[in-house]
Amino acid sequence: MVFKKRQSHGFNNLHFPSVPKAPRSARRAFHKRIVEDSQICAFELLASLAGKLLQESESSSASSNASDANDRPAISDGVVKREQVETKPVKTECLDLGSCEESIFLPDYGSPSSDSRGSLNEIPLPAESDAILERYSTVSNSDSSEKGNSDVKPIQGEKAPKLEGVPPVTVEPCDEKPENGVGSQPLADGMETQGLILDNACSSKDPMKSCLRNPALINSDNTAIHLSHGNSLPRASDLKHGNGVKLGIRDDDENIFRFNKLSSRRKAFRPSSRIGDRRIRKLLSSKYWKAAPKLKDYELTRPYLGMKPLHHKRKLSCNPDKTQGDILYKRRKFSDRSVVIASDRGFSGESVCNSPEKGTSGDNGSAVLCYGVVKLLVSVKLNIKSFKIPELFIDVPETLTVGSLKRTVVEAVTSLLGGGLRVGLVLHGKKVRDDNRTLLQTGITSAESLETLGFTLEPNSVQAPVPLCSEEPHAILPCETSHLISRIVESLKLIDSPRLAPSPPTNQVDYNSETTDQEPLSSNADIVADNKSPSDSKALVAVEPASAEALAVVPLNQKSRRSENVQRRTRRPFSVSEVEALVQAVEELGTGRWRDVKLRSFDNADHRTYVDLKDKWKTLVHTAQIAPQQRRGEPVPQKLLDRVLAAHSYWSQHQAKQHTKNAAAVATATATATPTVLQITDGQAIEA
DNA sequence: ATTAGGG
DNA sequence: CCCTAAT
Repeated sequence: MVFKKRQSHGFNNLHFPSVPKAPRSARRAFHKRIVEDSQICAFELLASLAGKLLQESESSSASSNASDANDRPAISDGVVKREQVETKPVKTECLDLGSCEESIFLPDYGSPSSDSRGSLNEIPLPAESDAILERYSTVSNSDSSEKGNSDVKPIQGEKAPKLEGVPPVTVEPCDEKPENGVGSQPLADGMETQGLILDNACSSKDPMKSCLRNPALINSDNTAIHLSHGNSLPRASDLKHGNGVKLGIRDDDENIFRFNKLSSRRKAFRPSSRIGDRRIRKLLSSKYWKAAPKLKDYELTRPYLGMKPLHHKRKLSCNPDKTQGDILYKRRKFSDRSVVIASDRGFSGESVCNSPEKGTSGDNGSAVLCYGVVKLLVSVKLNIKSFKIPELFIDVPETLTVGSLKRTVVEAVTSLLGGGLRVGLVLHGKKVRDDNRTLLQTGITSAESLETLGFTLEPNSVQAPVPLCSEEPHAILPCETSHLISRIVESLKLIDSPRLAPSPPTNQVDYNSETTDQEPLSSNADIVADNKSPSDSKALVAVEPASAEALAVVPLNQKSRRSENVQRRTRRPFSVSEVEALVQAVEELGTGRWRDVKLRSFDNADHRTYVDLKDKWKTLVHTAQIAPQQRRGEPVPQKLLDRVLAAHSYWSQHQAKQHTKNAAAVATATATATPTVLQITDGQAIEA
């Protein structure tokens, strides 16, 4: 509900799926907590903090860099420059759990969720009291960090949840003393710089790695999503994504969203692997993970974990233990992009907090501080009337019902969103790509400017099932995003913190949207406001400060959690054509050879597993046996249902010899069998 | 990896 | 669709 509501605000015109399967109570609690936190305010504190940050920004950056330098050799700016420009500079750093633990707060941002599978639904428009909070964090020396902690902590008033990696935001709007751009601007600059530095540090750990990353940067163009980084997903490059992508929707409903396929080619060689997608999505199977690791940039993870880089020989492998590091890193990057990840806490606890290095960010004795700065800007009221969505090409048969068409469109959109959503900003007809600029700097302040301001929805990543709502989606590397999300999800499962329940992105679409018109965004609620609504704005980040107990408990629910964190596949009703194909196949192959059926008629439908086909057949048989009035969903032609019954009956009696018959023979047999069976359905009798 | 069934 | 058990 919460999400839905939020979404409705943000994307009023589109009814995005929401409803994470995951524990809502947990999230709700979290939200609540966040609200409270954020309301505890202390602008003054923030202000001072900001000032401090500003002052220390350079030194901090330098120090952070220095501290990281050990593991991550600096790289020339040129190498990462593009990234810096095109992607959002790292805005937050939370390298040390210990420090984070104490210096965090909560964000009003939402966390994505993982929904991830979750959905990083939270749109990062942090804002409380009309103030735009820009989260930022820095890495500082131990002394500064300590100081920072002391300063910050008090503000919290309560134990700050440790959201490692979550953009630590200190939000304390109480008096709402608008600081206005004055203080914020400078601050922003400082941060920006720092952010860049940090980013560099991270991305440049290894020149090679950085280079690998660059491809993804293309993303900034907001068009395509390149899954093919390096060699990780070789075939991915073949896939087209983004705005320029034509989504071919076939009447048979197969593979509607090609872009969702990560490795169609691979599958071509290994048909069976296709089936594995499900598992991959679901459990982030090793297959997937194995590919991911190839992205060298993942290696960058280590530094942040305070661990030494793995040996080369391990670089391309996907060792379980490495995974966490990767996750952490990814998460971090993610958060850097201002997307809050629900699992932060979990990560912290497991990856960082429990680590031996806990409390210290390294051997050098420097502690990493994780804190946020609030930038207060004059609020900008935005009334988003609509979003432009990427071009969508839908090809459906004329016989398709209107309802089906609607559903098809919904599916298309859902799929798009499921792959990650990015919001583009267009001002005066020009895309605003610099995510680091403030609205003020961008010129989004006056009423007139707002009139020329537009938002666009763009597919962000290819297979990340997690809908992302990121403030700075552009910065997220598609590939990374999906991987990251996956990892996050995975880690969540492992960690299993009840509070972290990642909210799986819900793919459920409100098909009745047209009838349940959301209230138009009549209010002037600005985006920020929308996102901050108390109950909704807070993300799924967990919340209670992770206590030792909590951490200790984590592992226990591991398994159960795991399942809860897994997003349920999006429902994809079989189209009539699919049913037709299924019936055809079953008539010829029988009911016990689903794999063959799959290969025969659904080889290209990655989203249809043989289990799905089996299930569908099961339901078809049932459907055929009940009264038409009791049937739901898109009506299946009686003719097909008759065939279903005929085939079902036939194969029920010919289980043993299904293998010897060739297709033709079977077909014939089926045909002949039908009459003998003689089924009466819906008043229609099949002639014997 | 598949198949079969229950949920 | 999901989950499991049994192959």
